[in-house]
Amino acid sequence: MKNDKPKYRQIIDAAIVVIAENGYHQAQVSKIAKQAGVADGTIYLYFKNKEDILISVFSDKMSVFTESLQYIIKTESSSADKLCRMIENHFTVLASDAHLAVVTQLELRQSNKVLRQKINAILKDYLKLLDEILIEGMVKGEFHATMDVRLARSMVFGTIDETITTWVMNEQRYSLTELAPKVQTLILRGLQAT
Amino acid sequence: MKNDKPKYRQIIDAAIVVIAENGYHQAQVSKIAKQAGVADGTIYLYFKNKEDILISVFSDKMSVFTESLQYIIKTESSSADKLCRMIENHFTVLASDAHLAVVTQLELRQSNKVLRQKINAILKDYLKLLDEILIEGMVKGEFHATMDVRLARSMVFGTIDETITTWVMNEQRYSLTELAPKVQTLILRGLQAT
Amino acid sequence: MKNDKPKYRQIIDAAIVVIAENGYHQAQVSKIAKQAGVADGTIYLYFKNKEDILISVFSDKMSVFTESLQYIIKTESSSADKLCRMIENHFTVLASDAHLAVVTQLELRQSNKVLRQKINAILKDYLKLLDEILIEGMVKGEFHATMDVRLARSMVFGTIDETITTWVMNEQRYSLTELAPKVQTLILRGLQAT
Amino acid sequence: MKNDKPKYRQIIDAAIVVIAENGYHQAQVSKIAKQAGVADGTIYLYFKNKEDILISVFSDKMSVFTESLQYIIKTESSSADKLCRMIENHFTVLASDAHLAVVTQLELRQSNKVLRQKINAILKDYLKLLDEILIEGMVKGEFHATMDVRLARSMVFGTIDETITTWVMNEQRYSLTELAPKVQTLILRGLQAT
DNA sequence: GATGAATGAGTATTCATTCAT
DNA sequence: TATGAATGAATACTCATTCAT
Repeated sequence: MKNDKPKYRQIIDAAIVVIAENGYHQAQVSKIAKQAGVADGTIYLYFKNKEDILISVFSDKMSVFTESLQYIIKTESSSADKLCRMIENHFTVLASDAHLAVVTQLELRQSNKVLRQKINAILKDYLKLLDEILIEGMVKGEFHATMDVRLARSMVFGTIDETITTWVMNEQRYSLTELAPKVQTLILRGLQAT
Repeated sequence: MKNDKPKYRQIIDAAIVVIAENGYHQAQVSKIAKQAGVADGTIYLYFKNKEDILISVFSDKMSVFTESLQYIIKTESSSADKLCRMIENHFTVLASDAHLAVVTQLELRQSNKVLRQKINAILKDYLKLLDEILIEGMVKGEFHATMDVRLARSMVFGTIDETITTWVMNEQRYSLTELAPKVQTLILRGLQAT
Repeated sequence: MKNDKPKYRQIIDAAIVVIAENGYHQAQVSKIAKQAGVADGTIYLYFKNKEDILISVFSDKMSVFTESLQYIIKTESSSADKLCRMIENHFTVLASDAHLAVVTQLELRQSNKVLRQKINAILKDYLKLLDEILIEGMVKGEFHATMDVRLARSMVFGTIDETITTWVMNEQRYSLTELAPKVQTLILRGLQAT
Repeated sequence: MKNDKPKYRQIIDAAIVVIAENGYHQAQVSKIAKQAGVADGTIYLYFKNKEDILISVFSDKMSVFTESLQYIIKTESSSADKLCRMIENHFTVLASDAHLAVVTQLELRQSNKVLRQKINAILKDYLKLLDEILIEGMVKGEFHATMDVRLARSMVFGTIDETITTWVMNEQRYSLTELAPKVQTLILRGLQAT
C-alpha cells in the first residue's frame, strides 16, 4: 500500500509519474502532492524546493544504475563482459520502467542550466565507472591501447543514450532489450584490439 | 519568398545570439526583437509564434549540414570516406560558430516535447542521408552486411552528438576539429567489415 | 473621466482607494489593477513592483504637504504664523480626503521595515522644513532660544500625528479642522518665548 | 491563574525577543516556540492564537506602566509633578529594555487594524490616568482651565511617543533619559496656566 | 499536559501575443 | 509594413493552526 511507504519515497515516485504523464513544464508541485496523496505544504517538509525534488528523483534513480554497475565491475572478469553487462543493465532498467525512461531521456533535459549542471554532476559518478572499465580494458590489452578514453566514453554513452532516446521518441513501440546484443557488438567492434 | 527578406534573417540571427547568451528560458521574444532592431510586433509579421522562430533557427542551420552532406555524398567515392567527411564537416561547422554550438547542443534541447519532435523531424533529413551512406556501405561490402542500420545510425550520430555536447559543456576549451580523426577511427572500427 | 488620466495616476489613485477600503494586507495588486481599470500586467509597465506602488503613493501625496509648506514658509512672515498655517494645512488636506487619511495614518504603517524606512526618508523632507521654521523662530526670538530643536520637532509632529490618528481611529466622527486652533495654541504655548 | 505558570511567561518573553530580533513579520509562531523552548503546539495550550500572544505581550508590559503611574498619582501632590514623573518613568522603563522599546515603538505597529484596535483598548487604561492628571490640574488651576483635554492628552502622549520612536529609529544611540527634563519643560509650557 | 507532523489557503509577477494607430 | 502599449493566465511557497499520539 502506497501510504506505507515513507513520505519521501511517496513524493519521489509521484514526481516521476506526474512528470512522465504531464511533461516537465506541466509538473506543478500541487500535482505532485496530489499524486503522492499529501498536502502541498508537506512536500516542503521533505524537500527544500521544487528543484530539490527533481534532483532527488534523478539522484535516487541514478544510484540504481551506479550500484548495479559497481556490482557488475566486481563480478565480471573481462572488460568486454563488464561493458556488455553494463549496456544490458542500462537497457533493462529503463525498459522495465516506462515512466522513468520518459523522465530521464526527455523531460528532465528541459530543465534550466543550473539544474542540468546538478544532474550532470550526478551522472559523472556513473561515467567514472565507465571510464574505469575502459582504462582497465586498455591496460589488459582488451581494448586499443592508444584510444582516447574521453572519446571512447562519449561513443559508449552517446550510442546507448541515442538508442534509448530514439526508442522513447518512438513511444517504446519495439523491444529495447532485444537491441542490446547488437549495440554491444557495434560498440565492442569499435573498442576491441584486433 | 519570406526567407529572402532581410528582416527574416535579422530575426533568425538575433535569436541565435540571444539564446546563446541568455539561455533558452531567458530568450524572450522582446529580447530577440531588441537584438534584431525591430519592434516586438514585427516579429509576428515574419513568424507565426515563438516556436516558429526556434524551428526556423534550427531548420535554417540544419540545411547547411544537409547541403554539405549532399555534396559530400556526391563527390566522395567510398562509404568510409563519406562518413569521415561527414564527421569532419559536422565538427568544423560547429567549431567555427560558438553561438550555434551552444544553441543546438544545449539550449534548444530544453524545449518542450512538441518542439523537440518538430526539431527531430527536421533532423530526419540529415539522418536519412546518413542512412544512405550506411546502406550503401553495407551493399558495397565496406560495412558489416548484417548490422542494424537504425542502431548503426544511433551509434554514429550518438557518438558525434555526445562528443560535441561534452566539448560545449567544457566551454569549448579544447580543439574539437582535432578530435575528428579519432572519432572517425572509433566509429569506422565499429562498422567496417573485417 | 477616469480613463483620461494617465495610467500612472489612475493606478496611484486606485491604490489609495483599495488600501483604504480593504486594509494594507488585503490590497492585492490584482485588486488595485481592477480598481484602476487596467490589467494586472499593466501595473508593471508603470511600477517596478508592489512596493514601488506604495512608495509612490506616499511620495506623491507627501509632496502636496511639502509644496504647500514651502509656499507657507515663503508667504508668512512670523514663525508662529508659519507654524499655525502648517498645522492648519496638514489638518485640512487630510480632513478633505478620508481615504488618504486612513492610508497614511493607519495602513501604510503596517508595511515592513524596508518600506517604512523609505517612507521615513520621504517624510524627512517635510520635517526639515519644520526644523527651518523652528530654528528661524529661535533666531528671531519668537521661540525659546535654548530649546532642543529635535525635541521641539517631535512635539510638533507628534502632537499633530497623534491628534490625526486619534481622529481616524474614531472613524473621523468629529471635525478635524475645528481642532486646529486649539492645537496651534497648545503647541505655541510650549514653544513661544514669554 | 494562568499567569503563574512558568511556560506562559517563557512564551511572552520569547515573543519579545523574537519580535525585536526578527521583526514583526518574521516572528513566526514556530520561532517563538523554539525560543521559548517548547513545541509549536504547546503555544496553543496557553494562547488562543498568534494575535493573543501579541496582545498579551503588550498587555503584560503595559501594566508595568499603568501600575507605576497609579503609584505616581498617589504619591505626588502637584499635577505638574505627576506629569513630570510620568514622563520620566515612561522614558526610564523603555530606556532600560532595548527589546521592549523596539517591539512597542516599531514592530507592534505593523500589526493589522484589528490588532491595533485591541492594543489601543489596552493603552486606554494608561491614557485615562493621564486624563485624570490633566483634569485635576485644570480643576486645581495648575493647567489652563479652558484647554481641550483630549487634545492635551494627544499632545502629551504624542510628544512622548514621537520622541521615543525617533530615539529607537536612531538605534538608541543617545541617552533617552537625559531628554526627559527638556520634554517636561516643553509639555508643561504648553499646559500650565500662566 | 506536551508534542510536532501535517495541513492548505492565498498572491506577486512574467511574457507571448494582439491590435489600434 | 511597422509599432509598442496593453493584456491576463498561470504557479511555487509560507506559516498559523490542528490533532493523533
